[in-house]
Amino acid sequence: MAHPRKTPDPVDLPQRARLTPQRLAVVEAIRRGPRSFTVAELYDRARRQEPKLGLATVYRTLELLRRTDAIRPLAGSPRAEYVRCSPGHHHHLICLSCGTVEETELCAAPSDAELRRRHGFAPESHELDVYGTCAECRAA
Amino acid sequence: MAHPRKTPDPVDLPQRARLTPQRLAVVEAIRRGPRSFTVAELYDRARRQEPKLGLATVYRTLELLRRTDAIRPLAGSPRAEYVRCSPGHHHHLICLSCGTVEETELCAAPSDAELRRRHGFAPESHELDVYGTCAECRAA
DNA sequence: ACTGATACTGATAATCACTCTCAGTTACGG
DNA sequence: CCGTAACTGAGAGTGATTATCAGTATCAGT
Repeated sequence: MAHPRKTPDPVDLPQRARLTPQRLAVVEAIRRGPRSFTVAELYDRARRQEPKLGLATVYRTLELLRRTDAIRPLAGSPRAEYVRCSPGHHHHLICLSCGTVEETELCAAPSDAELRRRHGFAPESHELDVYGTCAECRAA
Repeated sequence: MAHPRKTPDPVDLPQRARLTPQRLAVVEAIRRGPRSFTVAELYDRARRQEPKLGLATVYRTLELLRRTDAIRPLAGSPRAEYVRCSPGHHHHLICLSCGTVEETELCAAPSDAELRRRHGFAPESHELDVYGTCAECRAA
C-alpha cells in the first residue's frame, strides 16, 4: 500500500454541495484510507469520526465524488469497490497478489483515427485496468 | 494478439464439465442472442428451450463460461451484464447511445517494459473498454 | 445391468449492494 | 436571525447473486 505521493490527492466536493460534518467524515475517511476500498470499509471508518452516519449518506457522498472524478468505481473487481483518483487522465495497475491499486499516467489506447477508420466508432473516453504483480509483491 | 475471425464464435464449456440439456440451452441462448445481455434476458430466452431451467443453473453456467473467457462481465455498465467474447485478445467498444458492444482487436496497452521500468509492475493481463458512439448512431 | 461416487439440478431461502421514502434537521445566502 | 432548499438517518424495499439441500443424472469400474 505504500506509494510515495508528493501532494495528497485532492478529494473535493462539487461546488454547489453543502459542507456537512457527515460529508467531511466520508471525505476524510477516503483521504486517510487506502487507495482502493469497499463501501462497507469506508462506512466503518467514517463512522469512527461520525458515529451516527447513515449508510445512505455514504452512497450519496460517493455519488457526488464520482461526478467530480475524485473517485472511480473499480471495474472488473468484486463489486462495491472504489478507487481514490488523482486528477487527470490515468489508469490503474491492480496487483493480483495483494490487491493494491496504483495509478499510472501511461496510456496507449487505440487512436481516435484508427477506431473511426476501422469501426466507424467515435470514442469519448476509455477505461484501462492492468492486472499483474506490483513491485513489493515481486520482491517478496 | 489480433485474431481475425472466419468462423462463428465458439461458446464452449470447460473440458471437465458435463454437457447437460440445461447448459446446452444456456449456451445456445447466448450463441443465438445479441452480443451483450443481462442475466434476466438470458434466463428468459434459455427457458424457451428448457422451461424447467432454474436461475441458479444459469448463474452456474455463466461462471463456467467466464472461466474459459467465452463471456466477460461488462465493466462499468449497469450490473448484471455480460458480453459474449470471441477467442483471442480483444477489447470492447461500448456505444453510449444505443448500448451495443462491439469488439476490436485494436489494442495499445502500455508495454510490459514500460510498466516494469516506471512502476516495477509485472503486467499479466488488462482490460480496455472504450466508450463513445457507434457507426449506426453517428449516422442517425 | 448394478453400484457407488460424484456432478448436476431446481426451488427456495438467505445475503448482499444499493435505492427509495419520508419526516425531521441543518447550512447558508440574504 | 430567518427562510428554504439541501441534507440527514432510519429503515423498508428492490433486484442481483449466492448458498443450501434433497433429489436426479451420469460415469467408471465391475
